[in-house]
Amino acid sequence: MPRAGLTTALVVDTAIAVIDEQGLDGLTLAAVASRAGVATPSLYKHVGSLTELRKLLGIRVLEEMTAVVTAAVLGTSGDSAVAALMRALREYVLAHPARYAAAPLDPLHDPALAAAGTGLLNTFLAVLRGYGLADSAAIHATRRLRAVAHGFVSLEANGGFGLPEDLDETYQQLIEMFIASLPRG
Amino acid sequence: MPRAGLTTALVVDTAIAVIDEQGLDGLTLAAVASRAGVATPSLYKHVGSLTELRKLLGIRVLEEMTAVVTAAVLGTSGDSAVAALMRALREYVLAHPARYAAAPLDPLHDPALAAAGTGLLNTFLAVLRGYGLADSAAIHATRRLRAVAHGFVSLEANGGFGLPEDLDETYQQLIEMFIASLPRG
DNA sequence: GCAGGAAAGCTACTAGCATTAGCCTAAGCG
DNA sequence: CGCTTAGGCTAATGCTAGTAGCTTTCCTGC
Repeated sequence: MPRAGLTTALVVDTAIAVIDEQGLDGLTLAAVASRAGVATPSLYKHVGSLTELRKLLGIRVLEEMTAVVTAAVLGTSGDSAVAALMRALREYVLAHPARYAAAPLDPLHDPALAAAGTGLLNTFLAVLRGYGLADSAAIHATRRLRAVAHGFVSLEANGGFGLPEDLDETYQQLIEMFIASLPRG
Repeated sequence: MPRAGLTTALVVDTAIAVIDEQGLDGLTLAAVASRAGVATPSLYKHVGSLTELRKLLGIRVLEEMTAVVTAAVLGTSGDSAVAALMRALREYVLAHPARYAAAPLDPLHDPALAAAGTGLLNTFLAVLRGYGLADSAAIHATRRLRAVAHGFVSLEANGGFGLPEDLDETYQQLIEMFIASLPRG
């Protein structure tokens, strides 16, 4: 019996493939093991538990989101950076809804996730730099941005908008609404 | 052996008690049965499956939210109605986070949930009546309202705001931001 | 080139879950 | 007072996560 050559990173890769195909609820160790061509208990050589796998998946997704969003705002600033960030986030979620669902909402409360969460947070804060916000005001603005983007995007990804009106238009209005809430420079 | 006297509604009541205590993930038929003082298979006399119980729970929560939110906006209109609706929703979610998590995001896509979802939707629409929005604009405004409120409230309920800044202040800013996006009359 | 040990796989097992089948009896109704 | 129905039960299946302990591959040191 030749060795499968798994690593923790490969198990996470496999988990991503599983949720992309079957949704977050389809994430079972049995599904991951089967796709990796291995018996279920063998996964325990690489991840401690299903809970830990979910955490690693969350880290991976946060890092991927940070990379995507950071790339989208490079070379822009001010209102166009805000718009670019929001649009990039929405595109990511539409392309990979299950991955977004796997991202923890409270990464800062878990030491293992805090670094990845801080990375994404910093990108949000960086985009709002230049509006002359004091420390506390910048935090509130970041929260508003996150609430608006997360609210729309999670509803859209879950089929939450039942009526036929154009969703691009709604999101555009949200972007403008948020930008209007920022101080004019 | 005396009869327990269960009904479908009582099973849903019990399910609510279970998630209030153990969170949405703690909702198992075993937990519901144990709390109802009954063996697990007995529940099948009243609900068809765990999936159906989740649906009934979703309906119950949507109805409860509709009642709470409707009561909060009675006798108000315009900006103060919007603010009252948003504050009432937040209070409900903070008081019963697991119930809110049990509410489906896409009720309109399931015939069994559509009526309950429409009820809540109508309250949102009613609050925005009086701003002189055309049909389509009213839909977009309702979506903005829902996205803002759901975004903040789901993040807050899940511990998503890690920093010590005052959350009441952030929410107040969101209310003002949304109101500012409505046409002045 | 070859031991030897760590790491990676395996099978076998336990316990908890949803669900089904089929039995038994309590409660209402003639 | 008996019959029927419906609400409870036990027993059993199959899937899940997780544990124990065995085997084998592969890398490292010599």
